[in-house]
Amino acid sequence: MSKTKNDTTEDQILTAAKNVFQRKGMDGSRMQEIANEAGINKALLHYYYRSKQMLFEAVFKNAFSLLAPQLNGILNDDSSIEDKIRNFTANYLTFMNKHPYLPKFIIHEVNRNPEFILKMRDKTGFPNLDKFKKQVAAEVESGTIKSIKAEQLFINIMALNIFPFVATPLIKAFANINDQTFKQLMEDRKTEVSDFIINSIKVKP
Amino acid sequence: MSKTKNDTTEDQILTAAKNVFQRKGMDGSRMQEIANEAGINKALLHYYYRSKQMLFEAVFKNAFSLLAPQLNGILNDDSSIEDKIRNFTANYLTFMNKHPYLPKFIIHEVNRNPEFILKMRDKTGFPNLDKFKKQVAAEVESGTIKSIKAEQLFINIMALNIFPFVATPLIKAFANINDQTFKQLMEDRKTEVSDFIINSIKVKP
DNA sequence: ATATTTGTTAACCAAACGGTTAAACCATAT
DNA sequence: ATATGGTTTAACCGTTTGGTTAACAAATAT
Repeated sequence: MSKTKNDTTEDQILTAAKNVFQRKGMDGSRMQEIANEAGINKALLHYYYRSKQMLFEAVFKNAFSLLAPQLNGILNDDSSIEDKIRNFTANYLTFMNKHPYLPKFIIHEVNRNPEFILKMRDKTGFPNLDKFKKQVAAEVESGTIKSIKAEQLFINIMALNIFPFVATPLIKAFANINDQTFKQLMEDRKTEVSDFIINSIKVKP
Repeated sequence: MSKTKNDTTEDQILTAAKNVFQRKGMDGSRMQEIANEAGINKALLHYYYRSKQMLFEAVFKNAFSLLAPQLNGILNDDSSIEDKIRNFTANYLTFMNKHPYLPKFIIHEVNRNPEFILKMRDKTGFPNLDKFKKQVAAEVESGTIKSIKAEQLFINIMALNIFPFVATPLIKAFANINDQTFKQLMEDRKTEVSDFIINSIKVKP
């Protein structure tokens, strides 16, 4: 049974580390637990990745490089603001189903160590608002959408899409709903959220 | 120099524990660091609160009991939906300036241990959507606001207000802005957010 | 075939951790 | 003055933790 690609020990470790780190965070994770999840000896973790910190950074960079394209989709493509919002909102749920712990993980770790994001900043593909700002200004100018700052619109889009997946247990408790009802609510948000945003900013004839 | 109220050792410990736990989370906090911040011996922590877990729960319950009234304000008072949204949005920033780590802290810890919120549930004052649901349904019926589920509106209000304070470092990095610009953006959101929501749901004549 | 490099493990280590203990301190009552 | 009971501390303890070591196994090169 030879090891195919993405089944090397190094990848097994990275996958196990991803699972543990994203569930429990850097501080709550134990090297032994990662080794167990990977089904290998703890010393092997240090053989491939020198320290807990370095293994963590590998996981974090991977996670971040998954999120960045999602945001760049809304910031740097050429469709209209309205289309961008509809697309992003519709796609985000699918993305969340694939990576349920990702936003919580990134947000918590970036709060824990804000300097950490500076390391990402230089990399190509780091989300940037420049193009989006021009586009919003242009559509405000042309009268397609109401006056709004691009930064505020961007924050609102992120908030409405991401927040429910970060605060899931709170929302479930307050709304007093079970897993299935929550899932249905999120499914509804695929259109609910984009309608909500567009309703607010679109100029009606 | 006698100890006035709220300056007892027990309170000093609770304050120190709040500072450390809310900054670093349960897993990232050390009893020694809390003792240092309180300026006392580590054994005293165990004298007043038996264990790290119990000290943490005291801090968490305190934090939660600060957040709950904020939410109940929007759920259980008698003003119109529009007034509630404007009030909540305007007040939330002031609340955040007083307790900058609170939402991050609660969200992260509730995610770490979702069963934890069940302990809070029974308590009086636990936020509940029942009244808000009726009110939204009534205003939809009467034609004041467009058709929307109370749960979705509640999620949207929470998301737009809370998210920026949970994802601050990310937003700053993406928008490429400094502390002062960010603070100004948040200040603007006092009216920006309520306008945004009301614009979306209000039926215009 | 055999030497050499690469991968893997059990056993180990020092530091850090949450928690305990026993003695000292200090205000107050007797 | 001194006994009392709550408060505070330094020193200590057992366990857990990230990390290392030295030996072993399995490929790979010669």
